[in-house]
Amino acid sequence: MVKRVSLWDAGCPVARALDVIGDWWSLLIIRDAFDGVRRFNEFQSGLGIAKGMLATRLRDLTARGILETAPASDGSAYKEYVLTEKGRGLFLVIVALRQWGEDHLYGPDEPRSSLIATETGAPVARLELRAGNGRVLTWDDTEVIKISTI
Amino acid sequence: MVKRVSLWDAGCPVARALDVIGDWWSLLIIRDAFDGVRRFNEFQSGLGIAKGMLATRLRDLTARGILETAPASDGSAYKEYVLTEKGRGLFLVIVALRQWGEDHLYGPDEPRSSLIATETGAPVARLELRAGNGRVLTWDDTEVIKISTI
DNA sequence: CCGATCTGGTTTCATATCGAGACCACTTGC
DNA sequence: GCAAGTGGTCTCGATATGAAACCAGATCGG
Repeated sequence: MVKRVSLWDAGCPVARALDVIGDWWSLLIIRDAFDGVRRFNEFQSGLGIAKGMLATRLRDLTARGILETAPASDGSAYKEYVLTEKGRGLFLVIVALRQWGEDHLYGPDEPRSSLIATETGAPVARLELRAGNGRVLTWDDTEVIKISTI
Repeated sequence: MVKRVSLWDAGCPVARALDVIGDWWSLLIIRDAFDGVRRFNEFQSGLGIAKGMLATRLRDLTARGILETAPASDGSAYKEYVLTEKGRGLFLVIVALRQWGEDHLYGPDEPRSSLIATETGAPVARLELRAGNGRVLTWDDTEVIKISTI
């Protein structure tokens, strides 16, 4: 049986995260959820995703604790999908993707959307990785170590 | 013709980024590249990816300017795949995924790897989103606006 | 310097997954 | 009460994936 490979057990948090939200649609659904989308039809028409796919993705994301269903906020009998605390934790992943996309995937004159702080109306700052002492780090200032429990 | 949907033209940097690196393997390949993996065989045995898939992914990532080939650093006639500047820009995406995975996908006693600053040996700080004025922002302190060129 | 092995792929094949659209039950609007 | 909207499920053909066979050129052992 040819099955999609899972790297859940690889012990790397990146692999495990991608095992959960690394498919084609999940992060786009989550992005829309951050933008306030809650209803099945809104997701479907906004993303152009096939209904069957969307149903599967919403079920998986709910089962994995990233979304949860709630009664419709407008009082109708329908339900809504909203981000859990765990799901909201993906915000910085979305922001990191957004900043990379803005930097590398647009021509200088291409229109694009922008993330701003509601309070000030100004664009947010760039994400930065810092050491515990506050120093800004680049990729080659860091390394991955194995933590063993032995 | 049923083709995998592309959201390149949606005007959202997140969608455009996922169009480039949003498939199952790309970010894992890039993660390994950050960890110093450079040769075809290293990627293949490390990830357990099928050779055909790996060849396709390496070609795509190279064509999209995320990897580039270079002569082998050990003087042999083989080539190596190394991250371009654009590819290195994905570091914070990997870090964001790593931190989310560490927070939400491990039991308290499960062994995991950790990202440390080489200089101090201490774990890196959490990523934070800040406004232009330095204030830390959460997801509902922000909004996405359309920038029009009209 | 010659055969064995390693590297870096390509090709082929069976199966899994995806996208499109038909279909359907329940809800809501009129 | 009936038409339209919502939130799905089912089926089908097209595509992508994983495994394995195969292969050319580079390297290694002797």
